[in-house]
Amino acid sequence: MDKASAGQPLILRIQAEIASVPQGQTCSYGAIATRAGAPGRARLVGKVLREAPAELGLPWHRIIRADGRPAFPPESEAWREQYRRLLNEGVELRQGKVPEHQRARTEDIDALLWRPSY
DNA sequence: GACATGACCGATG
DNA sequence: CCATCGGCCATGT
Repeated sequence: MDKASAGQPLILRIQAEIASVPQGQTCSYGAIATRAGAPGRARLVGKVLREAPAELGLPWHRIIRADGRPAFPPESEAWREQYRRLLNEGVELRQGKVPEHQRARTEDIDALLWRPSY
């Protein structure tokens, strides 16, 4: 978490982290929570996403579970929409899972990446 | 206050 | 691979 966001309310920091995931990449709920300064609070990320107003235009589809799968029930409407959006921006899905190379890990973050993969 | 329910997660068997 | 459990904790009944 950087200094600029350190004082912000947790919810806002989480929204900011979600917004910072570049297209073509995905990130887990847990990693977003950790990056926002709330390790172990993945469920809160889900809540924030669920309640975030659409006007914010958050890239909700880039947030997936730690096992690489979308969090919605398979074959549900939301699941399909997420799947569609991901494919649409170049994220692969093999057996319903996003491959490792398109998942941003918490470790990577502060140091290197946070730019579209290669 | 108890109890259940989440867009979750990691460890363990 | 699957199931269970303990962590996490806001919300609703």
